[in-house]
Amino acid sequence: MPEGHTLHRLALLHQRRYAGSAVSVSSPQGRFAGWSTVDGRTLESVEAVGKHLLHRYGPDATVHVHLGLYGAFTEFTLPAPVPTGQVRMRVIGSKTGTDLRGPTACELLTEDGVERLFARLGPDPLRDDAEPDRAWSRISRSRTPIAALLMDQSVLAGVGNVYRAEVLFRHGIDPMVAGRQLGAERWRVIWDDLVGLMRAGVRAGRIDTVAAEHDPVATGRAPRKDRHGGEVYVYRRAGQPCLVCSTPVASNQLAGRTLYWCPACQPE
DNA sequence: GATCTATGTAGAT
DNA sequence: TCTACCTAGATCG
Repeated sequence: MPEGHTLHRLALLHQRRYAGSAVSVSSPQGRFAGWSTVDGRTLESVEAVGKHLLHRYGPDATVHVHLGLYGAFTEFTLPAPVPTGQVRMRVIGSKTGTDLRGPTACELLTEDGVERLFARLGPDPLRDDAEPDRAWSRISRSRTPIAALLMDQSVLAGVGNVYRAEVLFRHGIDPMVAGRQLGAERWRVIWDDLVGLMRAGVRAGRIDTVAAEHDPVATGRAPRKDRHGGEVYVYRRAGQPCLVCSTPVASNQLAGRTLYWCPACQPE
């Protein structure tokens, strides 16, 4: 379930569980050749940037993981079970271990590679060192719809299809409005809201975006459990009534991804 | 059991 | 703009 909040949550977990002492690293499936370079070494620190996770072992060796659409870590307590399925990387600490399956990327980077990764990413709302003006300088000059810009990791790092749809809904913004037409004021509102929503996502381990006043349970409507695990206004709710105005939620393909919005609450 | 879909990205066209 | 990649849960029969 990987948008940026998932990776930052994993970074906190892995930092707590594995950083500061030697770990055993392996690749039961065999597709992560870099395991032998870090096996038995001390994991110095773990951090996330956008949807990327970095296990830092030293200047010569950082394990870079990108979960893609399907990748996932699972935890186990020692003694370690026999690996089942396609385990790309297994990390074992003093009390627990974790298996990585199905990632888009699991590779060893040197410091140069890490710098190149940071260089191609826009500001991450979940990082204290983020500079939202870097994103605004791109957005304010672009004819591309804001819905596409929010998903562009070189503009903004960590936002995915759920946060994109939800943040635009929460501020009544037409997804197709061009970046240059957005205005600095609305950009600031989007950024600040993403910071709050994504921090809450890190804490909760799921994406919740619905205000209490619109919550279908709290307002007496039938309980609902969204498929991604949290409560949302429009994501994956095409054809269902908008939680605010009851207009059917619309959907469309934009740059290969499904976009969701309420035509009444987010007018042109 | 088969099929569909997905919170993502890189690379080809 | 399209396809490939990779896994798992939901849905269909």
